[in-house]
Amino acid sequence: MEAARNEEVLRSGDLEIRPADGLVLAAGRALTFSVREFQLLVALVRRAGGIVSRADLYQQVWGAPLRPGDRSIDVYVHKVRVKLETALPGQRFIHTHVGFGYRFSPEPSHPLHITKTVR
Amino acid sequence: MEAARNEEVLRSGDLEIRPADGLVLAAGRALTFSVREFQLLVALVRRAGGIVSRADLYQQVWGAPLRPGDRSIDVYVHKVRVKLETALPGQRFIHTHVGFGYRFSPEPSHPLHITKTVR
DNA sequence: ACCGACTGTGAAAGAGCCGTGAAGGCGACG
DNA sequence: CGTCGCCTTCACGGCTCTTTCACAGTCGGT
Repeated sequence: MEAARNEEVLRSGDLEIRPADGLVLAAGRALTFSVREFQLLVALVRRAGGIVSRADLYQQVWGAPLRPGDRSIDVYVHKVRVKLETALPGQRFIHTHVGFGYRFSPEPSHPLHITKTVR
Repeated sequence: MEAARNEEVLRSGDLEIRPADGLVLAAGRALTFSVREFQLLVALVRRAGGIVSRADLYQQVWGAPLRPGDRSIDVYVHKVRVKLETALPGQRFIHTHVGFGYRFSPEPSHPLHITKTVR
């Protein structure tokens, strides 16, 4: 019988994440994430709906305390956002809470606020 | 009628693999694989859709822990890729996930290339 | 509206990982 | 003995990842 390996699966909206396999599926299709990108996403999704502070994120993903002035988190949040929103347009996943941190939650992009309609 | 011995058959897209017979059929035609090549392919296909780490692959195919600096896996992945993509052009089978490992999944060579959206 | 702090984002440099052709060793076979 | 296929290792080059900068855009309080 097969070893019952770690089968933890995180789901949120059209996203499926398998932390043990380093795999992210968007509506069934596999996405390509680097190690850091993946760890960052996992750290956020594990606390989906809640705000994760930068210090927390850095500690979890980089394994060291966040140094003042370090912008790595911003850069990686951006990369992950681009990949997710490219794969699943019309949705937003990572929300900024200025001064507090980031929050993961799949939501439609701008529900009632459609910018100019062209005709 | 044939004895129902080990009849395990793996199918994925146009590929059919019979681990017990060492046989690979691509769209019905038999391909020639060496032992290592075949075992590598089987290890990947058995976890089709999931990422298999280099350490895992090496352990399964070579039967020993992966030594740092060993590039055998890269070389064999390349050989298997060439054989599969020669037999079934226009498809890609083994995908690299840098830092994680390899993933088997038949996919068209060049999916939709999203051209930049101008606004 | 203004200012200081915080965040978004493109780019660049260095390090590391991977793709790939080629060479050498080894055993099988004629 | 010569050839052939298989396996491993090497070497070079290219591509990816990570970090850091620089500048632009946002936010919050006054």
